[in-house]
Order: sequence, then C-alpha cells, then structure tokens
Amino acid sequence: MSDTHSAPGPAAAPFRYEAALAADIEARWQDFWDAEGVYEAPNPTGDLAADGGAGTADRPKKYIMDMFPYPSGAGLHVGHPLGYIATDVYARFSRMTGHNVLHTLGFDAFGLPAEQYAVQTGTHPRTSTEANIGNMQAQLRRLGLGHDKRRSFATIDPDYYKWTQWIFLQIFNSWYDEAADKARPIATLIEQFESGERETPAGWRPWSELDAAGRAGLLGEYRLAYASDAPVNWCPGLGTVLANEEVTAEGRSERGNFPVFKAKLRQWNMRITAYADRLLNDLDALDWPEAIKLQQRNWIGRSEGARVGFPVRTAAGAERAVTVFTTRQDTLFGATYMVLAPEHELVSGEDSIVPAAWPEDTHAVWTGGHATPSEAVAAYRKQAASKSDVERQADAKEKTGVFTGAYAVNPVSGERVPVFIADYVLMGYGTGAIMAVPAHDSRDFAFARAFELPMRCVVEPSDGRGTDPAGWDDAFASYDARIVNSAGDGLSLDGLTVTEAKARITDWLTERGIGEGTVNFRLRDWLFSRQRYWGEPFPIVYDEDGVAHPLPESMLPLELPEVDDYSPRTFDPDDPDTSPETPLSRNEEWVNVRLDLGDGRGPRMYRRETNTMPNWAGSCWYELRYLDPHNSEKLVDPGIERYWMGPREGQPHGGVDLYVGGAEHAVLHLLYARFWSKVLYDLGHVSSAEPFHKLYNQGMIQAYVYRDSRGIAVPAAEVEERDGAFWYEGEKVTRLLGKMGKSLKNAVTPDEICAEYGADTLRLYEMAMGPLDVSRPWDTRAVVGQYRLLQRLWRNVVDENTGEVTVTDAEPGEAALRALHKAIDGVTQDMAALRFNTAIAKVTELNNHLTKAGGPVPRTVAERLVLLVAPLAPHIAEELWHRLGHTTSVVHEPFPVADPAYVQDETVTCVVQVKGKVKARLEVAPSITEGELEALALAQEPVRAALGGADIRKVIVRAPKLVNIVPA
RNA sequence: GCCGGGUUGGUGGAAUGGUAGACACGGAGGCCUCAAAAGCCUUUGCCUGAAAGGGCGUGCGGGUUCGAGUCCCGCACCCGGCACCA
Repeated sequence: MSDTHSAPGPAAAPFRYEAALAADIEARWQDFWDAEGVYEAPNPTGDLAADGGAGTADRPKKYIMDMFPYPSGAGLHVGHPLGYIATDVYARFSRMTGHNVLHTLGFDAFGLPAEQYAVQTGTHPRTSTEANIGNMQAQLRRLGLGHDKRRSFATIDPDYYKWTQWIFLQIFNSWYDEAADKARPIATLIEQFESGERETPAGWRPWSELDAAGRAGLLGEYRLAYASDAPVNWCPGLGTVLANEEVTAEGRSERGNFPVFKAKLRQWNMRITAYADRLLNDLDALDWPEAIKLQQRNWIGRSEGARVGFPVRTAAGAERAVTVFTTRQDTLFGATYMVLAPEHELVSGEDSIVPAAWPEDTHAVWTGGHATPSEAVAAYRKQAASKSDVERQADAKEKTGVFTGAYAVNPVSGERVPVFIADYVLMGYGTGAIMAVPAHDSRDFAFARAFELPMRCVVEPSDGRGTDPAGWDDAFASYDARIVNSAGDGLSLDGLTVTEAKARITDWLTERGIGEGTVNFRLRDWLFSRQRYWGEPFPIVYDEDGVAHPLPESMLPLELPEVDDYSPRTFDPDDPDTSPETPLSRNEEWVNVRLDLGDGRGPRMYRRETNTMPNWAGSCWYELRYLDPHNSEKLVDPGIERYWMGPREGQPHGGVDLYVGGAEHAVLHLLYARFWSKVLYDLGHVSSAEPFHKLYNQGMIQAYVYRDSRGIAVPAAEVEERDGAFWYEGEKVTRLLGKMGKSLKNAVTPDEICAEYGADTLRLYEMAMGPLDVSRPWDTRAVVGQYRLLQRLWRNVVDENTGEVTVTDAEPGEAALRALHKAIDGVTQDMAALRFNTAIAKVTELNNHLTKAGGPVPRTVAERLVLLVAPLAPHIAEELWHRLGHTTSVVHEPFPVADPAYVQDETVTCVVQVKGKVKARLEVAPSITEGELEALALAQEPVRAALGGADIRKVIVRAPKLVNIVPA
C-alpha cells in the first residue's frame, strides 16, 4: 500500500496523528494498562478479591462476554474481532458508568481442526495449538482489548479440563427425577430401589435379584450420561466418526471430502431430552434475539398429540399393538393404513408381525415383486440401511415402501388396515410408527397414490373441493374445518371443529385405555463421544465385566497420555465395513491400569475409556470458570458465582449480562451450555439456571470475491475497477459478495490496517460500518474516514507542530455547550443500546462542530469529548487525557452526563406542510404555543401561494416541529 | 415446502407515524502550494430549468391516516435456518 500520506518531508508536522504516532501511543498505553491492571475486576472474595471486597459492594456488576475463539493456524482477518471490539466498547462504557465489569477472553482449543493441522504438519496438537494461541493473543493485543488477563485460560489446560471431567462425572452420577422435575444424585435413585419405594421398570427383574452388572445396566437407563449403541457418521477416510455439522450436504466429510456412512458404535450420550420442557420454557425470560429463540424452539420441537394403539397379531399369533404418535387424532376415522419405520422392532425378531405368506388378494404393487413378505421386508430394510441420509432425502419425493403382509385394526372404525414399512417414517421420532391418513396428510397422500391405497375424507374441506379425495391433487391438511364421516361404536366427532374433535377423541381413547394425550419432542439425546486424540479423556474405567466406573475426584484431571501416533487410523474411504481405532487405545500402558477407586473393592485392573469428549464440552461451562479461574477446590466458589451470575430483577434465571457471538451456534453450543447449566443448577453447584441472560448476534463482515473466467478466485487486493468493470492482470473478472478468507483471496488482516492507520482507527471503522447485528461488506478505502476523524480530534487538542495542548480555559459558548450536551445525550443512549455506529456519528458531529468553529477548543468541552471517545478509541483518548493534564487513567473516569438544559436547541425548525407537502420552514422557540405557531404558519407566503385562497378544512399543529394545513 | 430476517442515493448506512438520505466513503469544484500529498472550504438522490422554482422519489400493487421508509393486506426478489418430525 502507498504511504504517501505519511511520507517524511521538511513540511511534515512532528506531532501529526499518523500511523507512526498512533503505533507509539497505542503500544505505550497498552503497556501502562497491563502494568496498572486497570481491567482487573475484583471478586467479592478469594484470590481475585481486592482488599476487604472493595469494588464489589459499592457498585453494580456487569459480566460482558464473547464467544471465545478457536485458535486456528490461519490467523485473524478483520471479520474475527468485530464482536470482541463491540464487547470491549460496551465494557469500557460500563466501567465509566460505574460498573464492576468482568470482561476477559479464553480459548476453545480442543477439536478436530487442531488435530488435523497437527497431523498435516507433523507436530503435536498441543504444540501447534499453543503456538496458534500465542499468535492470536499477539494479534488481539494490538487492538487494545481491555481484558482481565488473570482470568484467561484455554480449554486444553489440565487445570481447566479437570473440571470439565468433574462435570461429566456429576452428570454421569445423576438421574432425572420426574417427580421433583430436576436432576438428583444417582444415589437417591439407588436408595429408592433398595427401599422398595421404586420398583424396577417393566422388563427388569426386581432390584434385589439383580447382580452388579445388572444393576449397573439398569442405572444406565436413568443416568444423564450413558453409553448406548447409536448410529453415527463414520468416515473411514478420516478414520473417525464426525458430528452432523462436520458432514456436508452431499454426505461427505467437510475436511477431505470423504464419504460418510452410518455405523452403529457404542457411544456416550447426554440425556438432554430430559430437559426438553425446561429448555423450551426458560427461553421466554431470556433477552435473546427472537430468531435464535425460534431456532431453539424448532429444534426442541414440542408437539402435542396422542399415542394410539392399533391391535395387531404377531406371526406367532400373539396379541400386540402398534403404537403410533399423531398430532391429528381427530382424523383417526380416516386412518386407512399404517406405516412402520424400516428399523421397527415389530418387523424382525420373535415379535415380528410379518407372516409366512402374502394374504390372499394382496395387491401386486404392495409386494415389491417378492415371493414372501419376509423376503420383501428384508430386501427393503437392507436397501434403506444402505442409503445415506442424503440419498434418503433426495428420494423424498418418490415414496417407497413395502407391505408387511400384516393387518392391524383401526380402534375406532374397527376396519382392518394394512401395515407397511417405508423410509418416510423415521425410527428416531415419536414411536417410529404412524397411522396414515392420506386424505389429510400430504405424505400419506403421496404414498397412498403410489400404492393405490384407499382414502377417506374425515375433515370437510373448507376450500370447496368436495369430500371425494379421488379428485384431489393433494391432502387437505388445514385445521380450519369441521369433522365429517367420523361416527361409530358410540362415538361421533361429526360436526366438531378440529380442536374440539381432538379433545373429544383423546378423552374417549383414554377412557378405553387405547391411547392417551401426550407431548412429543423432536430433540434427541446428545451424542457425546468421539474417536479422536485431541479432546478431554473420559474419567471412566471399565472392570472385567465391562461395567463402567467413574474415577474418584481425587484422580482428576485425567490427563491426555502421550501416544506414538495421535492421528486417527484411516481406511479405504469407500469401505463402510471398517471401524475406528481410537488413538488413546494405542497406549496400552495407559489403557490397562491398576487402580483403587476407593469404592471398597480395593486395587484391581481396569480398562480406561478411550473415546474423548466432543469439542463442545469445553465451551459448555467456561462462563463459570472465568469467575474463579484458580479455584482448586471447586469449579467456582458459590458466593462468587452468585455475585456475577445469580438471579436478579429482570433476570429470573441469572446468567451473563451480555454474550456476543455469531448466530451459527444457535442450536449447538447455546443449547448444550444451557443444558449443563441446568444440571449444575439442579445439583446445587450454581445459582444460575441459565448461562447467558442477554445474547447478541453480531453480523458477519463480508468481502468481495473476484473470479476469473474459469471461476477461480483472484487476489482481491490486486483487482482494479475501470469503466464499471473489474480487471485483474488485464483480464475481466466478476465480483460477488462472500465471506472473507484465505481461500477466496480476499482476507484483510487487522495487522495491516493497524500498521497503516492504528488500532483506534480500525476499532472505530468496524463499529461505524453499520448496526452490529447486520452483515456488511468490508471496504478498506473507507477506513480513512475514521482515521480523519481521529486526526481532527487530535488537532482540536494538540498543535501538530509543537505538540502543545491548544485548549483554552475560557468558558465555552452557548453553541459549543449545546453541541456538547446533545452529543453526550445521544452517545450515552446509543452506547447503552449497542448502537455504536450512530454513537460515532454523534461524536463526529460534535468534533466537526468544534473544527468548524475554529479557534482553541474550550477545555471543558475537549475533556468531555475525549471521555466520549474513550470507549471507542481508548488509546488516543488516554493520550489526550494525559496531555490535558490528568495523571490517572481514563479507563475508570466517569462518563460525561448531559445537562438537559443544553440538550434542546435554542430554536427548532418547524416545517409547514400543505396536504403533507413541505412548503415552508420556520425557526421557532421550542416553547411556542400551538396558536402562535398556526398563525405564523398561515402567514407564510409560500403557504398562501400553495393554498391559492382555498378554504381551510383542517390544521394539524404539532408544536414546535410541524404544522400541516389541509385545504377543503 | 415450512419458519425467520431483509429490500432506502454511485457505496456503507441514518430516520419515537411528522423536514427521507444524519454520519462516512466515493465523485465534482475551489483555497493553500513552484508542484504534489495532506489539510481546509463548497457541492453531491433523480428529472427539468440559465436561475428562481417545479416535478418525482425508500423493491412492486393496494389500503389506513391530515401525514407512511415506518402500520395493515397482497406480490416479487435476496439472505439465513429447518426439512418426509407424523
């Protein structure tokens, strides 16, 4: 980049605010702030408390937090620190308005990218991760972020993950007590079984008859962390399972683009479903963007409906019921067939309903061309299992399935209904079985058309299409209609509205024990284990019977062992019949261990769990550890937690006062963290049932991507604009708005902007670009606008040639005072509402006013202007503050307070409209009366001209700003 | 398909139902300078006009209102999320 504006020359002013001076100022004050510890927030007690708890009792607290970064090797671009700058501005503003502000930043450092990077470069993940953290800290330090460095940590620190493991054990050792509607220690459940207060559930022998392994198995059904065989995304090419979010829409791994298969593997899960209702309900009291709340609500997916049993006989002749979940129990009379998920238990094993031969007159289309039902079912199940999710989705339009050969009985109409299996019914939702009502569900409609199944209209269409589904193009699924054709067996729903019918039939089913009203959730339990090296080891060992035992707290942290090779073992990418080999399992000495768990069993041999936790684990509770980061006895001291996070007026569940981060974590991190928070709350470890009271999503900084004729991105910095077109090396290129990043060759780093203009300019520009929550394109050319603002600010206080302070001790004039107090008033409101873009506009207006006025700026105005700027551009503010003669930091200086007497202008502009069109403008006193104003307005020449002598029908006067005259 | 959010000058954006375009970038012109840079000043929604002025204007079509970028109804397009969830 050119540096013409900083070119040295004889005329250059030595005290001009340019990059070199900005760099000097910024480095100097950053060192000063560090040395003085100005950002250190006192705790009420403990090692981070000030003398006698000073600073905590005498002022309100504010906990301001960022979603912490993942230290990638690529370094930061200017988009990354947007949120960090915003929270920093708000934190600084809050300090100046008298708050004890907790603001710090840690690092989320476990996870696949670090491991992959380490594999590629051949270095240990810890080495590369720590180097990345160092680089990122250096980049961030340049921005002047006011973090309490004593509270920072990385999730890979054993002192930190000791407590991640501890929380896992808390969750493992808990169960959800429906009666108390909260999690309780598993010991309370064992007591209930032992005392006989609680009986073992159906299918289990009594507690007293169970052996140790049996009891462990039973408790596993209750624990909030439990192992189970679940289908997972297995990627042989990477040698590891992947989270859903690590698999592309094409069913391939995001890294390496390898195929991903479903495989059943024994995995750890978290029973987040136990909290579905509370996770849903507690959203109401949170100050979060509606869009995010909605995403969580949809993700949790609560639906009210009913479970209904359809009698069926197994092939062996036993009586069973196919239980379905439906939200449309009102259409039960219209259920003309049933569908089970291909994996449903009633189509395999001893309880199978699949008969030996097709019933007489079975429709040819139903059999799929197979000679027997079991052949057809087996073939379909195999085909469904081999399909990836993506294929299943792609085929969604085409309904496939096959008849099981079995019939069930519709419990209200008494009719025999054929039972199918089809992959449009998912095993993981509801009961994995549906009653199909083709006339009133478009999926059932499509299936019924394909398989020539009967349809019965039981809700009279309100759109005039008639009651014969034969002529319909699609199902009638509207709720705004009445029930028809629904009578029999002492029950009639005819004439009722959908809502009335739902209630009526639910009662009827309940009375007869056929069904019951129920609530179903879409939310699934959280798969919590990964076959990777770079994650928290599970504090679990297995005995010779394969029973899992928790490590005692005294054995934490269980540190990651060294292994010969921490990379996953990879396989033929296209071979699904492989299984992962966990890196930790390669260290036999670590895996096979003799321990005394202190449970009275004495020292014996155990095998360690060799899975690791997912990268979400560390970020599930970090807001708690910032509070009390060095506590070796507890994850957080209860008093300290209550001080910073406890419930209070308007925040019934407690939590962080402001949490800023990207919207991409809407249903992952933010849901997981809420879940852990509630478990810890239930178990009495914290007073806050929610981690984040107020959430704010910052927008993305976008950048133009330039592509040549082959579609390849070209370096954006070298593209020229000519005649409305874009050129790179003489070739015409196309421009599109996209993400910023190395691969698109359009990354701009904070380092280069800081080098060119200084950190204060960068901070100001990022805050001035637009509202914080909106995405917008980066424009390096426009940065200079904020640079000029700081230069004018500087010149309003300091002589560029001598470095002398130029302010005058003379009293400011009326105009200066009004400009000042209007700015103070506006900036204060904007800052409090995170509207930093308009706050900067108001600062600019004041500064421009002072520039334009000429002459020395009155000291009282200059000082308050500096204070207004301090949260946004802290370095230049600190420098000017000291040059103005102060010896203490601007960081804790009180924010200026507006004097209402000067906030209003001396005169206001009143517009005079005729029929809503502006015809004249008047300068009037704010106190003018309506009568005076009306008379004045009517006397205006342009107004009289516009009226042209017409009669006046009405005059609307809104003194002192507006008069609107409506002619007859 | 369903659910959210959006659409304002050449650009980023600003506007408790009451002056549309604050503030900034970019453009044009000027001052200063031997010259340039920087800085400062003026100007900059569109059309029309020498000017004064006039007309038009917040994605499109309606509506409510004395008055609509803002509220209501319908539509188009863009962005994001979910997606056979019974």
